[in-house]
Amino acid sequence: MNETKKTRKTGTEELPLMQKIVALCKRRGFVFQSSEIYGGLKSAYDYGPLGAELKRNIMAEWWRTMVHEREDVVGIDASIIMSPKVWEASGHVSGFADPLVDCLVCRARFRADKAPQVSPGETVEYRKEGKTIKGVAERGYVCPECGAVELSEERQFNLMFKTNLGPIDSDDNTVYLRPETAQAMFVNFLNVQQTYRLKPPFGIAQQGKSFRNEITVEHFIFRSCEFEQMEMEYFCPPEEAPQWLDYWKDERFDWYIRLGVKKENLRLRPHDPDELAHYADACYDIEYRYPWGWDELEGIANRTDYDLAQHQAASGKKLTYFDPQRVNPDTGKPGMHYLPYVVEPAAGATRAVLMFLVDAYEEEPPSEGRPDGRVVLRLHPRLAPIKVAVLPLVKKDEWLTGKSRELVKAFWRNSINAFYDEKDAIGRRYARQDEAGTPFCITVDAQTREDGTVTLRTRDDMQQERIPLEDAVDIINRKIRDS
RNA sequence: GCGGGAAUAGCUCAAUUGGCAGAGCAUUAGCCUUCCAAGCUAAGGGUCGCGGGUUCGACUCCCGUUUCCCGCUCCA
Repeated sequence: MNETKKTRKTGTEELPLMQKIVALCKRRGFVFQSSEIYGGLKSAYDYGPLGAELKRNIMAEWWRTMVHEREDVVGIDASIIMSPKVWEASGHVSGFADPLVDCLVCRARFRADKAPQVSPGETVEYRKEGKTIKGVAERGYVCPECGAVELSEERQFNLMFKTNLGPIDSDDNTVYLRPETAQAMFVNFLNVQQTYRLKPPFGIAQQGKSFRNEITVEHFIFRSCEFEQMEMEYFCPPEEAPQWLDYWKDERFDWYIRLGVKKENLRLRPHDPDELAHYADACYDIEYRYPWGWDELEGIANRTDYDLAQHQAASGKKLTYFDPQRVNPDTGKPGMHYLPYVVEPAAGATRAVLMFLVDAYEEEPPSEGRPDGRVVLRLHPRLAPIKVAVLPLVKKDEWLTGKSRELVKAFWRNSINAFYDEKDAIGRRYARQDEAGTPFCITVDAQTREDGTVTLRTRDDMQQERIPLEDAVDIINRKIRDS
């Protein structure tokens, strides 16, 4: 050991985990602040080269397991802008526009419709600056925290993004950006069922962007106004809904485990009855232990027939499924129309990006040969932005660089995202890939010329083995597939 | 929306009382025939978040604003 060797001083050791991850995202090109050169835009983020790959891989993996590997689920890709009638029927137009009020005494913010009601004009007592004073409640309600009557104006918070369809701004062409992808699947329920000849239980899946004017945005990409969802609506006979809720909560939980998320950082939490959404009669949250604590990752809800019933009533179009084999209890004969119940696993894709990054992030202490330790993203190989880096041991040897570039192209031809790097010492190149989450590195060296083997180096244990160059694509392919 | 903190090179951070803007790492180009961030040489990179004000002079003081973080609040 050479004790004069300098230890890198990055200062990152003292930073909280979230700050380190945000810094890594910026430094390595996972996530940037939107419109950064103009000072940024609140709650908007751009995915850089590595982040775009990671997000695509997460979403592709979801699609593969939720749609391609099942007979009972099909996918759609609907328009983000839908008829405003959809959002009136779903309850989003009214439910998203709550009048909010700020208390001028204690600074609390509350919903006017949920505040303690009093008679308008009634004189009430409340505490202000340590003294009890009296005031006239002109509004018909008082502050739920301190009882004060000194209140701000009622302000409408339209949680849906509003825009105009057509070049002229006017009230009669107002449309909304969808606040969830789910409604497109309810509205298309019969289209999909009939054209694909599906019989309940079956599911319709969709991925895509949704938009909500969140009152508070927080925790980097965790809660932002523009976000991406991975939702599936599973239509089933009403009496089967509880069992499918049970099935999907386990299925979704296991999906994360299979992709390498640490079990101790995940939990399933059933909703209390009083926190259920208006459309749901049971719900589980899959929660993750983020750096700021347990918080939501995915919700699996029994939405009952609420949405189909709402759209059926509002549109006047029958949305029932006709089951010719089911015996109608009223007539005693086969053949029955019914509105299916819906079980919905609704995952946040952008939220999942953050979760996988947090879960994969690890700092290893300094060791012999690695005086600075290392930062490694232990991303599942299927999710890793770059699957394999190909490194000629020596840059100046054209035979090595030529062989390496050939191998990179062989990976590309097999749909494996490979990366070529000839810069700097080999250890530094390994370290760069560790930080990007690349699970495998292949190094071509002088021995390759003699016996046709290369070094396969694994990210997680840093072990090396010699493998035949000609088998490299097959071996990496198998490692990704079987992991 | 409220309260608190922050913003200086790509990253992490310095800059005395208001007096010519710096370091480490990173980047680029070389040297080194190199399996875990080695070493050496050189170079590029900044309207100090943005806009005003005070001042002979502002990264520094004041006001506004944007963004981020923490805590409330909110979360159909």
